[in-house]
Amino acid sequence: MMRDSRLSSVLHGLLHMIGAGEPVTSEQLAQAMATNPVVVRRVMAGLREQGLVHSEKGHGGGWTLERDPADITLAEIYRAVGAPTIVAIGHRSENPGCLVEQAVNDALGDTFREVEALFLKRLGAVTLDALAKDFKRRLAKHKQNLEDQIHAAK
Amino acid sequence: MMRDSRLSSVLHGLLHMIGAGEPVTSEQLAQAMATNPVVVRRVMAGLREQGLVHSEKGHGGGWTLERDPADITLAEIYRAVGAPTIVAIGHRSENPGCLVEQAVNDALGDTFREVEALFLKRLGAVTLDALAKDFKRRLAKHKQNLEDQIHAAK
DNA sequence: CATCATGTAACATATGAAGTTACATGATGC
DNA sequence: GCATCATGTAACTTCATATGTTACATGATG
Repeated sequence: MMRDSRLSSVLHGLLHMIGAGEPVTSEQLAQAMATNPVVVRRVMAGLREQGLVHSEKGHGGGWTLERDPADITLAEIYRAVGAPTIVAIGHRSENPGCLVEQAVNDALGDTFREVEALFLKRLGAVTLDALAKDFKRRLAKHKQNLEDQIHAAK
Repeated sequence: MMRDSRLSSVLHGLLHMIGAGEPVTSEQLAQAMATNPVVVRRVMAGLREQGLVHSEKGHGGGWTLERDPADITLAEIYRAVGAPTIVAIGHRSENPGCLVEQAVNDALGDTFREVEALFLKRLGAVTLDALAKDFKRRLAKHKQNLEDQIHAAK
């Protein structure tokens, strides 16, 4: 099954925006996200509607973060990109009259709901800021590794 | 997103088989599952490979359950139908060199794995027999309701 | 007013589940 | 033996949907 990567994609873009400090164009984001500017605008439009980001036209325009990253959870971002289907497995039909179907749907349906709840709970526990800090840690470690290699080569 | 309904579908078929007591043809199962005989064979083939069901050709042939329903969990059936993707949300790319991507994938990846583990755990806790008994309870209750209606109408 | 950037519609592509057709294989009953 | 029934499977079509692309309108900047 083709998996929806809008959340992953937009997070990538947001981290870039946090690091930038000035408006980032769709063109730049598209390059960072390895996609097309139109796709960027499409997915970012959802975030703008929720007041998470702001867009500006013309020279010096582009996308900026509208709220404090420490107050934005991944769950909120997930909803902003359209709250795509979480569980890729489903019923053959909803609202079935068949008793067999009801038994099956009940057994699976409870599991689906539980799984979705866990997913949202986990996303709700991570802020954009936490993600950005994690990235910075990786960056610092990466630089350290490079330096270590240089020293070792001396 | 179009959700994979093979698990739901095959459970429906298996409950029918349990009730039957004799080989059930793909044609009959297709009718019960509101689909096509070829689709039934396709999905049942996975169960046969795992030794869960048996198929017989010719007159009086069809599908029979090969193992005790009390020993078959929904998790096993899920794997037998090909272990389709559980989480409909994914990464833009696997094995990225980009550090931003790594941070994002790590944060989401942990959640995905947790969610999938919960899904399998829940399915592993339900046996086919439990599902069949649940159905029988519904059936009994349904019959009772019908009788009550008849008595009330007298 | 030329340029830059977003906004959006319309269309194209890709993937994968599900449905369908066609024919081969094998078992049963007469 | 052979007609019939049922599975086995390949090949194709259909459908939904995320993603990619093209084209053009709108609005801001210098």
